[in-house]
Amino acid sequence: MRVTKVIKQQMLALLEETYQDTTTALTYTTPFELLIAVILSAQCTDVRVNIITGRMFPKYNTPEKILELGQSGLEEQIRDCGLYHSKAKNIIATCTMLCEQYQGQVPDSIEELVKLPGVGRKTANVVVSQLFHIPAIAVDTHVFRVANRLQLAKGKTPLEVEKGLMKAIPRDKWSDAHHWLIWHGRKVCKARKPECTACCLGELCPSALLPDQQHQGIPD
DNA sequence: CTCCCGATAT
DNA sequence: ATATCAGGAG
Repeated sequence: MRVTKVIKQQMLALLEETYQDTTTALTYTTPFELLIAVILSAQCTDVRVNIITGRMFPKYNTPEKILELGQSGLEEQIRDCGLYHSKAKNIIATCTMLCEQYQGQVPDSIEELVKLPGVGRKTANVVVSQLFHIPAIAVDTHVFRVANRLQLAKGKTPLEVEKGLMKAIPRDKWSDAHHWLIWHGRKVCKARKPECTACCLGELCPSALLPDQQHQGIPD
């Protein structure tokens, strides 16, 4: 069945009502801490990132202090979150750039942020949205999956989905909607076993599984 | 497209 | 055993 604009608006209204109090799950106290936490979050749960940053940030929470750790020292700190060699290399290169070109400050535009090693469009969108209150929709694995399943936006790449969502959602709710979709993806519309019977969208979802289908295939 | 990668859920 | 987790670089 075809998902009309009205259906999309109804689904968004229900998501807003259900997830109105959600925000980032990453713990941070400064712009730099958020930037590092988001870089670490690639292919890793936010829970594990918080464990790592919780023991690292009290001692190492500025570009200068991270650089003092060195490659192997940083790897030791972040090893548990996976992809640790690349992440450590990128974070060190990013800290060097922040010190040499940005006076140790986190840049406030997507164009500048994506110049930093380890920072792609998704991370840049999270940072500008969360730190500088610029409307943006960061498309991570959850947003990508949920947007396609609900057919709020269809696309084969994160950028295609981002553009589709920006058309379907009013600009002043872009940043909030990003969080609605993330939390829905984490708690209900999960990758392996979506809990369609517990979903606030009910029949509105074009991919909804019937109760007797819940145990089998994923509708992607 | 492949590669990077440990921890967790299923 | 295998899929998945706030992706990005080559």
